Amino acid sequence: MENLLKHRKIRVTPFRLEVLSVFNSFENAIDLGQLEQKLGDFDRITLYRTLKTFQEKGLIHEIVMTGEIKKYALCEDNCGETDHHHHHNHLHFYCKGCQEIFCIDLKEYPAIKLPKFKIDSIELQADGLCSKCF
Amino acid sequence: MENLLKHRKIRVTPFRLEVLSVFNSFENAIDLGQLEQKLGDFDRITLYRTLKTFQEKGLIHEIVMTGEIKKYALCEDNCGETDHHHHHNHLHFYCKGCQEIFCIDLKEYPAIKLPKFKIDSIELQADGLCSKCF
DNA sequence: ACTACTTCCGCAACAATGTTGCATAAATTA
DNA sequence: TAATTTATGCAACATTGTTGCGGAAGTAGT
Repeated sequence: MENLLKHRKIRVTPFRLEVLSVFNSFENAIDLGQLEQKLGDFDRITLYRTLKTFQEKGLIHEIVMTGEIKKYALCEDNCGETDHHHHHNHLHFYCKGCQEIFCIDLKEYPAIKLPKFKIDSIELQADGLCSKCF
Repeated sequence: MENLLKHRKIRVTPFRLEVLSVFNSFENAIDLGQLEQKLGDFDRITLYRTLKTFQEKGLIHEIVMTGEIKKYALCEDNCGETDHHHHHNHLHFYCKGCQEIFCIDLKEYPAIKLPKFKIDSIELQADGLCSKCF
């Protein structure tokens, strides 16, 4: 756990370890509410700053879906954080049944070409139902 | 202009016509700031409600990109508003140069299959540079 | 064009979410 | 362990969005 922070050049503090452990205790992306619920006693501002730091250092990424849905998920090791630019070739799937967001790795990422645009990165989002909610 | 509202079963009022005309005066998606700037004198709450109504009736759609970027754009006619579920097969492209968001129609929408998920809709977002900003 | 009905507007007050400044405390480096 | 850097926690503030409600305006029927 500590190494995970050190590896990303994030200073190790008790609170950060606690936040990280909450992330580890969930399988999928979590929102602020879930995070706050799991943290016993905490300072709201510190939490915001912690999340910001984690994002900047490439430990987590923010997932924003249309409809005011916003969650956070741990990044994979290969998710380079250089120049604040996360490359995950995975898709974010929102299940309308259980409201979970799944980060799904894709073998083949669709190749899109746009004549008049220089594409840096592509994000793919989908919604529907997960296997538990069929 | 009036017909555009009536067609979507939105009651015609001076303010709504004004908001609609602002949308028409821009080529691409616009944010709240741009909208407010163009509207001379207006009530903040009414504007929020107007945007909500326009969305619910399928006149505009909201575009949320990671990084707190949120804009609104007019829907195409074929963008069905049934069950609050917009189907546009277009991609949202964010230009890091001019900060514009372009709605780009795609001839071929990538076909994605996920073994354990039932997909209702897919959204595609990209960023990079537009032709003006190369 | 009058009436009845529905929806919208604008104000106030509130609620949620996120930020800044600053003094203190803790983590890292040497 | 001392020096340096960064994190924390508090207060205050800023932004963004919502709710309730009386009065105003749009719409439909006659």
